[in-house]
Amino acid sequence: MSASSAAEAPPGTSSAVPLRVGDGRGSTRARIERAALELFTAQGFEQVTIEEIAAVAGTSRRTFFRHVGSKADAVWGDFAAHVARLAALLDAAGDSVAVLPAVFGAYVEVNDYAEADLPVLRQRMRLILTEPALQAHSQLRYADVDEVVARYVAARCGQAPAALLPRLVATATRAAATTAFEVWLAEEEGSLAGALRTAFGQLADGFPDLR
Amino acid sequence: MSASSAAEAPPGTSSAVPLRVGDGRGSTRARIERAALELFTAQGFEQVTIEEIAAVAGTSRRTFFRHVGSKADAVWGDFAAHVARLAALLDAAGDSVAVLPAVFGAYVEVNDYAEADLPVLRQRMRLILTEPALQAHSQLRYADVDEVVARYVAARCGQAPAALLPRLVATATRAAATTAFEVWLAEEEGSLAGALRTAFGQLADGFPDLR
DNA sequence: ACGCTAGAGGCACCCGGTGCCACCGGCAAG
DNA sequence: CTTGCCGGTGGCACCGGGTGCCTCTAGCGT
Repeated sequence: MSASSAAEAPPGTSSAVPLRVGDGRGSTRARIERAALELFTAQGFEQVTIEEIAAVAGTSRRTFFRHVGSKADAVWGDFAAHVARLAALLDAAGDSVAVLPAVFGAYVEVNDYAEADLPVLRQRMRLILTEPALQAHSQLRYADVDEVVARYVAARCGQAPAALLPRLVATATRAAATTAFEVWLAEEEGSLAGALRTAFGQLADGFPDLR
Repeated sequence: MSASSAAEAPPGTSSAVPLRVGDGRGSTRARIERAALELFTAQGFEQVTIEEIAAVAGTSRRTFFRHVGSKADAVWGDFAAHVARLAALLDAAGDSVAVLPAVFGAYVEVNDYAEADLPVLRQRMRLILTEPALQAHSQLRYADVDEVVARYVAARCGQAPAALLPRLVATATRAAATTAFEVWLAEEEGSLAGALRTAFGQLADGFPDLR
């Protein structure tokens, strides 16, 4: 449920088709994303124009759009792969665990980043949670996540994916995950997994102190 | 947490300053919103240009923006008033009820629409939940709602509004409310309040069947 | 009659996003 | 070597949302 860190292709893997892999500083797409992230954090999302990003990335406006689709997408890396991984994790969970723990576990696992990736992750999430335009755009990305989770819950409960329970579990768990990201960002110390587990825990027992 | 139905000023109330109230078909703002809503549902959000809306509303592009701020805002009516009402309801609830029931109750009450307003509400919510651009924009509106709820929960629990618990309650209840709207929209029969209460109920007991 | 003010409209501009075409480099087939 | 294909690139023109600025006009009080 965070921005994906899989911007670059795995270094060891050479594609079947002999693509131009890069000019030493990574693929065009990766250069664009790096430039965008840097400029956005330095000057703010709205202040940066596509032309500037393209210039820093050493390419053209037109090529920018061919690679990242939209200005907001430049922040998200390969998020589709992220969602696919979540789906795979849920799939692998199967019926071995109860539904809610399965969803929680998949969220925690899909957001298990290597130490080295955390700074970039922070940078991305700070932008996404802070900049209004990106905050708005995030809803579209999260909708994909919600659909995956709802489908899983629906399958396990024998309900339609559009029924109340699956949709509710999907949106509520995702809200919890987003909130966990918020507090993880706000305080310097503390692990992301810990924040996620705390949020999920509170959600799962229905806020007993507040009833 | 729905779109506000308070597009028009209350008919009996004349402002302190003698504004031009309208030309018999309501204020300029109301005409713009009606035109926008009609065109959006008929042709889809993206397909309609501001120029078209302005033409149907009998005004100009420039005036459109003076009144509604943005294309997406044309769908939301006076949502700030809606949020203010929610805040007032929470304020009025005070410490008489437990925190969670108070939030639930405020949500239900703020979404207690007159029978006559339901068709427009459906139209608005269908657009907001269906059209990607509006779905994205909704996140910005909902952020205001979340802040109000988080502030209330924080005050009652003696925590900071940015702490995990208040933020979590705010986002989770709002997710539940949105989901309730979704299912209410999907099935023709059934009351909105009922859908809200069901969703809140499931949320409050932590999905016992799924643990 | 005077000026003031608020709402309105026109105009020019910026920027994100798209469609179209032209170019260039690599590569395989002849 | 030449030819033709092809994928990535870039330029260009266009559309549409949004804003700043200026002007006009209608209604107001003095």
